[in-house]
Amino acid sequence: MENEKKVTFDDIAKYTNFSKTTISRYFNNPDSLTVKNQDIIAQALVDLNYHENKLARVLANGKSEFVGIIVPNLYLHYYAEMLNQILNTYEQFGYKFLIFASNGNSETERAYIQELLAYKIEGMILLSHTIPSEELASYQIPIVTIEREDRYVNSVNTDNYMGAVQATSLLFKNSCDVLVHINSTVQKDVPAYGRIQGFQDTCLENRIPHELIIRDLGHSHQEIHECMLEIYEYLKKTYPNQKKGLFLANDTHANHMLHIIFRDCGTLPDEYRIIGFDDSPIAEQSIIPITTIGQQIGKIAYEAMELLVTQMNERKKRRPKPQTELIHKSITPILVRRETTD
Amino acid sequence: MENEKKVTFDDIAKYTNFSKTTISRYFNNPDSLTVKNQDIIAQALVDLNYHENKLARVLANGKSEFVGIIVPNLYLHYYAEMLNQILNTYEQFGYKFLIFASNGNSETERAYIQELLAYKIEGMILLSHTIPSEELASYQIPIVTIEREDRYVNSVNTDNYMGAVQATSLLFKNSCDVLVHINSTVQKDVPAYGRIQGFQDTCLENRIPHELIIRDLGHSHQEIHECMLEIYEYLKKTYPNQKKGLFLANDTHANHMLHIIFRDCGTLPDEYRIIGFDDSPIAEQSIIPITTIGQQIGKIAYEAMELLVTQMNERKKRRPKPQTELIHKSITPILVRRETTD
DNA sequence: TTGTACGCGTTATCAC
DNA sequence: GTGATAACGCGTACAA
Repeated sequence: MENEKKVTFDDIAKYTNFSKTTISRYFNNPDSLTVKNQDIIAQALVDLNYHENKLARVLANGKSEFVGIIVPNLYLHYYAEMLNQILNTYEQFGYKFLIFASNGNSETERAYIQELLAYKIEGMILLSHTIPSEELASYQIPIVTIEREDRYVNSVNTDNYMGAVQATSLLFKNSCDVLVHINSTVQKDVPAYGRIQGFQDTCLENRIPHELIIRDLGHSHQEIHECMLEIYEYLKKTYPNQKKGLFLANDTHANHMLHIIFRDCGTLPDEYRIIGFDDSPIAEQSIIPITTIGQQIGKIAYEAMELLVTQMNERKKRRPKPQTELIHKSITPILVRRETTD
Repeated sequence: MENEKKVTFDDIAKYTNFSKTTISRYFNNPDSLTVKNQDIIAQALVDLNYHENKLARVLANGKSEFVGIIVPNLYLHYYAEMLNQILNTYEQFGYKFLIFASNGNSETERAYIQELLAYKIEGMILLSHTIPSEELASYQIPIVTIEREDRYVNSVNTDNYMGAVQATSLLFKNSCDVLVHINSTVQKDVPAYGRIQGFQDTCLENRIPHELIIRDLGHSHQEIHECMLEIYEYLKKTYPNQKKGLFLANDTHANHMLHIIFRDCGTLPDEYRIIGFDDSPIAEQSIIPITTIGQQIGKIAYEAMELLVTQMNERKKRRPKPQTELIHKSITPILVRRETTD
């Protein structure tokens, strides 16, 4: 029953006998008004039931306070939780998030970026890995990537190498006779390659007998299970009566391997030690809670936003200095000891 | 090195000797131009490297094509996957999504809604349950809620009652001697209450011996585990030598219970049949794949958007007719048979 | 088929 | 401390 017309600064100005300018100042620089006049305007706001229009403000001052995000999907817990933590930075930085899920298609991803640009986002965070960083850099807008190839853009990544070192060292200390790292093919320029490198280096340095099993493990539950079964049979045959330390590429794989061993032996025998990566829920919820390398997702999200905000602020200055050097932040993961290691 | 100034319709107009209006038409109603002139403008666009500004368009025509979303969190797979599916409707409907995670705090949630309104969202989808639907309805903007109390707003929910009927019937057909439903306290006005009601009604109708165990099961992994352990001991003592059909409130709980039984017996004995709810990843990834009631998340998301789009379109008409009756859509879940039932 | 003139709601500039 | 006026980039009667 209230009049549906939206009330604007003009209406408030007329109602209070101030000018539009003063009303605008009330919002953006209240201290430049007398306290008395602030009260008058505050009262008018409620009398007229004013609601602000931030889009009009964007058109006028160019600051949208939008950040665009592209995730591959939200099915995997890692992406979901990362997005969650990014959203939580709203309290700190005040940026709003426009979000797309690319589902791994680079063409639609390009379309999404265009759409984001059309809505005047001030910066962008990418978790997807379909578009080369060189192309991303060409968009001339602040960008931070997370855990993907990042040669030409700023980024925040988990220190995968250190994570692998921690995992490998723990298995070594558990006095395993042979260490095995199981992973799928991963390009050398993506951060996750550090898991392989860290494992190898640590084994070599300490002269630990080890084996690297790299193969396409598939994606469906069924496929992964069959691959793991094969690998299990192989290990059993190849290293009989030896204590095997298994470092899996992620918790999902670790969970599969644990199940296979558990169903074969009725328990996890001392002959096997297992460690995963990610600290996803499955690690804690498995039949035996799995030791894992926990990525500090909250910290990664925060650092990414901070890095982005710095760039966005620089851009708002009268004479922004172009960034001269790329920044790659590295966040050390944390060893989460549970019951699949000693 | 290109000129940094953004090029506008004015620039294109001068470049092509058309008027701004014609340029605008090129985008919004291209068929009203001759094909030849379309080509001229198309060429000018690339010559000048034009980039559209959709915010300016919003200010002019009032249609933001923004939909606001508030989720409680993205830690739980259910919310993450629902958001995922909602994002995917972009291909169908073209609406962009502004997203907040409320973390269950109603005060910040209200602030988020204000922020969304300030950015001229055309509608809103709520998965959170902190604000009563009556208050939501007062915002005078198209709203659809998903799986929460919905007395005063449009909504899409899983048919929890039918889900429970399916679960209960299956356990009955598995010739269990006694059926048990384990759940935490749930208000009668939230959709999930149907799980309890459906269980009871089915048992009563078929004169099946049954028991309803309602108690606060806690939230941490540890808490849930301890509660389940207690319940297991109780069931073992109370129904010895009887085949027990266990219908758990969700897959996480089902997984806990399965583990407890499995570790006690070394397997899942015929004496126990288990069924969960949600078809979350844990159900498939458990030591024995768990039979569950699968919510059709993709369908729910689609129906929610469709319902919202209908309302938003109605609003854009010259004389919108106010909605007279609330719409509550109900999506039937699907029984996913796995190995914890016969 | 195309053009003119004004409006959308706010901020910035420069006066007073 | 406050006000007039011109942007910001695009859409839309209405006119031609």
